[in-house]
Parts: sequence; structure tokens; C-alpha cells
Amino acid sequence: VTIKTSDPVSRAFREHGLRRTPQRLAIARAVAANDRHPTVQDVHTMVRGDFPTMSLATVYNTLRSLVNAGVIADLPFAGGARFDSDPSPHINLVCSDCGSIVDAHEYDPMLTRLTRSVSSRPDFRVDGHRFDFYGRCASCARDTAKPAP
Amino acid sequence: VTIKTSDPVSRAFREHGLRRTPQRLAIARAVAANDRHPTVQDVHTMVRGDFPTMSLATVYNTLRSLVNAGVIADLPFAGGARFDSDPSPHINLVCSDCGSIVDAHEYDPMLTRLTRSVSSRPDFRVDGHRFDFYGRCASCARDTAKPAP
DNA sequence: CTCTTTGCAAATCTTTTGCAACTTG
DNA sequence: CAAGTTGCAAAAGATTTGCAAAGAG
Repeated sequence: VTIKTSDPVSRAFREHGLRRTPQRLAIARAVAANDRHPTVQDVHTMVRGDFPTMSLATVYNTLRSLVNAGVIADLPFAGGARFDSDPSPHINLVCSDCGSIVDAHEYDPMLTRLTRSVSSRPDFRVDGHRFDFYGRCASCARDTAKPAP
Repeated sequence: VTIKTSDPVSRAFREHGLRRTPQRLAIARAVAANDRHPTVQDVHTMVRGDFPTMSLATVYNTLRSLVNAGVIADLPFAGGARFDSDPSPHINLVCSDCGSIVDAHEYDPMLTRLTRSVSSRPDFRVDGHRFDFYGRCASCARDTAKPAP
């Protein structure tokens, strides 16, 4: 299989010394191309089209590698982990009803300052972060507003 | 069993319409008295001294009720949930080595402003939050600094 | 008396691991 | 070649659920 060597995913693999197997690249690209914060199952489903024999364990292992390399971020939830293709500081708006997770970038400057500040603490060496708000997205709030008139 | 009716835990139960069974009060007090962000197992162990027959399922169910009522916050992690007796906005410093979670309150004013700001969004109804930094605590950073000289 | 909670066991789910065969660097 | 990966199946945990008995309001 010929593999493009110049895209962001390939570059990230190079920089982090990850082996560039077709499966791993497909998994990394699937997450990178998806801003819905997919679950492991989601990723497996996305990739299965091109790699029908790929096992769920491989998806788990690869996602773990990518998280350890800092290429993506994982967001553990009670019902299973979600993956965020953007590991830089931003807020996640998490809907408890429909499970949607939307990035809010309006607060990035504030969070960047905050991260810098916490990173300079002598008593803690920062290497990751997570900023979540939980609640109801617009459409779920609407649904709940007038359920049984 | 006679139950004090004036402490914060009892009050929270009243306000949220939770039944005040001895088991539930003990679980709530165990979490309230612990600032280490205990796991479900931790809570079970703490309460077993007084209630030897209490099952893990009861701990799970009760903690869920308390989270739903907003009395405590849960922090899902890959290895299981941790519980935070302080549901108000603050930063958690999570050590990836030893698993310690320490509250950092220096940033509370900033987070309170941030929370107010996000809460006023027309497209999202906030009812919870989570602000984590991951990395190494002082003592784990020290251990890693000179492992094999 | 009614509805909730408890305790125990079984069931579900998510995530990790052991291993042999196969690839990548 | 040597070390890292893949697939598959089994294992390990974490969390939930079904039910009958007990308890709270």
C-alpha cells in the first residue's frame, strides 16, 4: 500500500515514532476527520469499510497510542470514552440528553492563559487538560420545554 | 437509629427529596468527609465499618442519586469514577502516576466568571462542569527525575 | 399503606491481555 | 532480523439491573 507522507497525520506519526501501518493511519485519519468526538465503536465502524477484518482491540490499542503520543485527547465518560481530535485547550459542551459534544472556542484565550498559569506551578507538571460543561444542547432543551401539552 | 437533622448532608437530602436511610447518610458523609476524591470501592470500604452488610450496588446507586441531585460531582476516568464532594467550579490536578487528585482553588474566581459566561449562552443550558489538568504531582515528578543513575 | 431502598446475584459493557502470525523500519 | 502490530478469543473490571424482603414517609 502506498502511503502519503506529507499530511498532518503522517507527520504526527513521524514525530512521535509511531509505526505507519495502514490500519493505524486509517484510525488516526478517521478521528481527525470527525469533530463529533467519536467513541471507540464509532471509529471501528468508520474504519471497517476499508478494513473489514480490523478488530476492536486494534482500535483500542491504536487510540491509546495516539493519546499517549498527544495527537488526540480522550474524554472518559461513564458510558465509555470519546475522542477529541483537538488536544489544545478548549471547552467541550456536553449534552447529557443526546450525548453530543461540541467544541466552544470562544474561551480559548482565557483557557490558554489558565493553562500557562497552571503549567508554571512548581508542584505540578502539566501534560494534559479537560474543560467540560454539562447540560442540555439547544435542541434537547427545546424538546424538554414542552413535552406533554 | 436517631439521625441528626441539622448537618449539611441532612439538609442536602431534605432539599433534594432524598430518603434519609442510615446507609445513604453514611455514604454521603463518607464522601463529604474525604477530600481525596474516593472511588466507589473506597466509599464502600469506608462505610463497611459501620454497615458490614452493605453491598457495592447500594454504594453505586446512592452515589448516582447524589450526583443527580447535584450534591457531589462524579469524575469518570478510564479506570473507574472518582467522586468530588465539592460541586462548585474549581480545578482538579490529577496525577497520572499515583492517581492523586488535588483541588486547586487559586483559579476559582476565573472559573466562576467562565461558568457564568457559558451559563448565559442561549444555545446550551449548563448544569455541571469539570476542569482537570493531568500530569505529575510534585512527589511523582521527583521520583521520575532520577530513576536509574 | 405506598413507594423507595437494600442486598445479592446475574447480566452488561467497556477495556485490557495473551499469543501466534505478520509487518515495518 | 528485531521490535512493534494485528486479530481473535478470553480475561478483567466497572457499572447496572432484576427481584424479593425491609424500611421510610
